[in-house]
Amino acid sequence: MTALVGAHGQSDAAALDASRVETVTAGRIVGIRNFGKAAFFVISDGRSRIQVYVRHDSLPERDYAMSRLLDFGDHVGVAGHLFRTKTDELSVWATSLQFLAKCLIPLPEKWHGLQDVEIRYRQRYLDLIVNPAVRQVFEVRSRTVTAMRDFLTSHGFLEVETPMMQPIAGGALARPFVTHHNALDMKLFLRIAPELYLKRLIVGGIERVFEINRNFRNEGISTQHNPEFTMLEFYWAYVDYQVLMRFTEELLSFVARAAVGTEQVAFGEHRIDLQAPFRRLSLRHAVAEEASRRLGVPVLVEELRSLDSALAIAARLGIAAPPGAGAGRVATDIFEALWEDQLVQPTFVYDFPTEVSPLSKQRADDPDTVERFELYIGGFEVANAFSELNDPAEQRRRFEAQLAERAKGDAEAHAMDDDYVRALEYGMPPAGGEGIGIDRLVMVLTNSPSIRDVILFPLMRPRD
RNA sequence: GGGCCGCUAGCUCAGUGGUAGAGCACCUGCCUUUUAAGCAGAGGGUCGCAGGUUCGAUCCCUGCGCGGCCCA
Repeated sequence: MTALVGAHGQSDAAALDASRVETVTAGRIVGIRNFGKAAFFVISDGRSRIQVYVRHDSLPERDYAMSRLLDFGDHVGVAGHLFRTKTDELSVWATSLQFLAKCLIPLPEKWHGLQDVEIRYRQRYLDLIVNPAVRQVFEVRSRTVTAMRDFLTSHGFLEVETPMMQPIAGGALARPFVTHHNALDMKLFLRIAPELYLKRLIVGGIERVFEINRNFRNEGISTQHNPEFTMLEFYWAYVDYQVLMRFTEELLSFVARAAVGTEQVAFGEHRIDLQAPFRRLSLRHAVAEEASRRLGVPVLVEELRSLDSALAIAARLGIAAPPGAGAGRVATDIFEALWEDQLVQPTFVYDFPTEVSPLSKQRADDPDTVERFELYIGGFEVANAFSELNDPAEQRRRFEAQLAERAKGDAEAHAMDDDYVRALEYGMPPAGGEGIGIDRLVMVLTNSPSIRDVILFPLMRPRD
């Protein structure tokens, strides 16, 4: 039907009468306007709609009789020729009708549609039938993923698949879901990230590699968090995080143009511009600047580097630091509290504290800071990237520091992965790596306020 | 986990301490170019669930369930 409407949507009445286009199409009935011995049905394929004109004197008696029994939601096939009505509506003048499927349950009412978000998420099929904008969101989502794949493969990246079920859940700071393999009688974790496997492939000589797939994190649900979500992760040998910033700008411009046809998108009250260059903010400098403004006294970057003064600044700002946090964690928490919602236009926040970045390479001039950035858009984190730590001895020390955090009660601290350290011992070239949250990017591109609007079947608590 | 809000017909929503309402949908009748088609008529309810207060609760109170928003 979409092809039919595409081919003839612009033809005027005279052209249609002259060419006499005979056609066959089918769809779900989304509109009925009934007359005595005639009727108009609007049928839809989910993307396009076309009107069907049914009249007693143009149809076999059986087809006409059947047409009187049709309801909203039924599927019908129709054959006839195209024409335009008095009111210029493109229509099929039906010469035969075929009943295809019955809609037994009444559809939601036609001009308010289905509003109840709970039913929309639980019964997405109904949402898709009734709310055409929903279909649009998922078409943008599909084009977004396709564009990313095209962009990366055209830059020489190889797409791979790495384990979703892992004996050690690594590559991120998050709590995993746990499952069990019966035959091997072993505990397995649903992955929280593919990172450590993809970097093993860098060690193995695949210099440009990426994966687009699901991650699973056992955490709360919110407008920005679903327990399973989709990430692009890519790793690139012989580049650093500075190269990745520029590459990210190019990638997002390309994806936006491919998915929605523009780099300027509406997002709530805002208009977001995805054209390069993006704003760049150094994390500790940004914290010092905003803390100074809010407290009315100068706050120095150096004060964020010692635990006592960092905690004092947090306390004055009314920000609680988790027990056991070091200065780096406190600075990062202050950053999120002060800045996150303000970062609506694309912004790279760079130079994170080493303490909160166990897989990132330190700056040569400052071991307390790593070559890492996060990209914020729309007030939330969309991407996270860094120059990869490739020193096995330092990596082991970082893991041990994480184990100490875990011992202190941080359930999200990273686990030890001896095989990963061994892989680094074989020599990993310097590399940059990045993760981009597909769901959140699609939220930006589709002006969706909740991650559930861009996931077809978001997790819901079962009802009875 | 905490706070606030919501849950009434298939859908979208009104409403009141005293027999439950509208529009659309569904059903019946009329209508052969309509666009939320029109006109006339009929049916449709465990007012989320369970307790409590009351002569009487959909309404007030408590608990629970599911959802939403904000916070952690």
